[in-house]
Amino acid sequence: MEISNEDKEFLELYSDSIYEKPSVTVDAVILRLVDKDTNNYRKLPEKKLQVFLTNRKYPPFKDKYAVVGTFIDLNNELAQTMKLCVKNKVGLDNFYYEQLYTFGEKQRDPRTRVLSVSYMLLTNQSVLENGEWFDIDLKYGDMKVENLKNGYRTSRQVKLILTGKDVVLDNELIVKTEKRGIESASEVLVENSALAFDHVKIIYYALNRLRNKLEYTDIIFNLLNEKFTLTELKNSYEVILGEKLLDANFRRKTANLVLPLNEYTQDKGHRPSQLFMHNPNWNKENIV
Amino acid sequence: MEISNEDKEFLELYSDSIYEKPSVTVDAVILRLVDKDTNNYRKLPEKKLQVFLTNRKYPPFKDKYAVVGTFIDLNNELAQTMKLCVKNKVGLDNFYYEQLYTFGEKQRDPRTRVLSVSYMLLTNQSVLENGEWFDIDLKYGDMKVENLKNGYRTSRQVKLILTGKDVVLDNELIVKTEKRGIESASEVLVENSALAFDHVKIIYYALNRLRNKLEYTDIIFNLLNEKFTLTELKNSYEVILGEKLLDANFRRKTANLVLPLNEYTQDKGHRPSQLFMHNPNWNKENIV
DNA sequence: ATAATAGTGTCTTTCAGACAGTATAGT
DNA sequence: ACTATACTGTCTGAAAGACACTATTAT
Repeated sequence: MEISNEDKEFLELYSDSIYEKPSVTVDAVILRLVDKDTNNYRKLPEKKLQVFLTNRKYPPFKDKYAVVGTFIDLNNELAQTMKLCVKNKVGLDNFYYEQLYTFGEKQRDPRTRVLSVSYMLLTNQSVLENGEWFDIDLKYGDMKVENLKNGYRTSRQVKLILTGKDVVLDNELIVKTEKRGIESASEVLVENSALAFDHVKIIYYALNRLRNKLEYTDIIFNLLNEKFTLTELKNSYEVILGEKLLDANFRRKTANLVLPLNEYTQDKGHRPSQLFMHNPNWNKENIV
Repeated sequence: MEISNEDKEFLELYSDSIYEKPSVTVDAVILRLVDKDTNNYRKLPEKKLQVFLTNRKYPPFKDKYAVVGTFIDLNNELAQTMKLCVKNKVGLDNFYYEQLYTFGEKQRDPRTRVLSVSYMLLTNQSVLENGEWFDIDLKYGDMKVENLKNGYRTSRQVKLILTGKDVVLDNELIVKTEKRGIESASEVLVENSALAFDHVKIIYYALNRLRNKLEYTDIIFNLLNEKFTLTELKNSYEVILGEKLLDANFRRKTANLVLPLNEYTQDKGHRPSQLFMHNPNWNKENIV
């Protein structure tokens, strides 16, 4: 006898569940910005974006690097579980976070069906345990455009190169878009991964989210120290956006985003620079 | 003896899982735009935004209206399960969708721990089964702003009134934001719900997502017929954004988004209007 | 003095906002 | 002729882009 959908929903009441349940993890893409080393006493250090990865001690993907995560605890909220995991595993306590996406492909974990509710975390702290910071280098290949009768199809290779103390992890994604009339679809395929699971994809999603949010939020200040120079702020934008900005225009645009302090940098081998802090009242009047 | 985190991960290999698993549903907020009735033969119909809800036949929340959804099938992809559910339950087959958010609050389902991976669906089809279209009226209360030493706190009531054939469902949400230095948090609280579970909140998320995406994508065409007038397009934007737009400016801004056809409306009691279709090549050169 | 960053001024272009004014079918 | 919508033209001001120019420190 077949069980109808309705009966199934009814039965759900009495048994805990007649449906099979998936395992669920929360995964945290922890990002920071840090100064590159510089040898010239005059030159300011450039910034680089980094992601925190841990080396897996057990299968599956033993010895591969992965984003920090844990199976969820049914007695705790999702975000709470993620926070505890990050605190316990890597010693990070206060940070900005937002939910990113829920990954659930059938084959993403070889053991069993595992969903991953992923989060993007931003910090300006450096010393984290049980893992390592990897420099992020995101390189876009050429976009191939194929014209269709009523739309187009694009495809582009994206390389995500993660450089650690003594490893370089090369990853390749293919990003496809298809547009036919109003129908549109886009997918991100993992072509080549040096990381565990589909974690390349999760990191890629986080980087996209961060870049998009830079444009219309003040999210960047979660990656900076409390006090910073405008050049530092500009470099931070540039590194994440992957493009150079014009100084005068940048200062105009960010004027309302920051508050000037009566402090200046010293001993830099060039003109001192005024320090600024985030303006917590930015956009207060514009909240929807 | 306590089991360390590492041992737990190791054990995970051998048992299916030593962790308890949550139930997981996929839920679909189906939205459409439809013409309001009009009596004046000259006047064009206004548009209204609607959401498709089903009446629950069994507990929990028996007789309450809910968004379409189902428990997931471990042998199927999440989106695939959602698509099948929507096809089987409401007879809708081709539609735009995107993942919205994963809701997982401990108490959101009285039976047991249930996560909801929610989706936003857009359609221009009308005849759906096993449920009813509800007119959406989203009313924002006044924003209360409380100034803090290094930031601010805002709070505002939002009313989501859903009007069906013979029911009106009143729902109230409180949207809170807090900003202290770089720390920021925002939460949406369900104050008063006439719907099942936390579905008010899910619908609210979908409406926000739709409104935000209107500004920088061509998502709106998923809600329109293939051919439309510019006034129709403008009305559609206005209904979703909740504000009036200026005609001349609107035509300028949307010029690249549409393609003119050699067809015109007839029998409208006023000057005929040129018909347009979506320009599938809009933004083709700007894809990142 | 020099190198390197810090910071200002301004011309141009682009685009959003506002609004007046013209055009046209159906009754 | 009248009504309601369709569509165009243009003035204004805000903001983005480009770039030249001045200022200031440690060595």
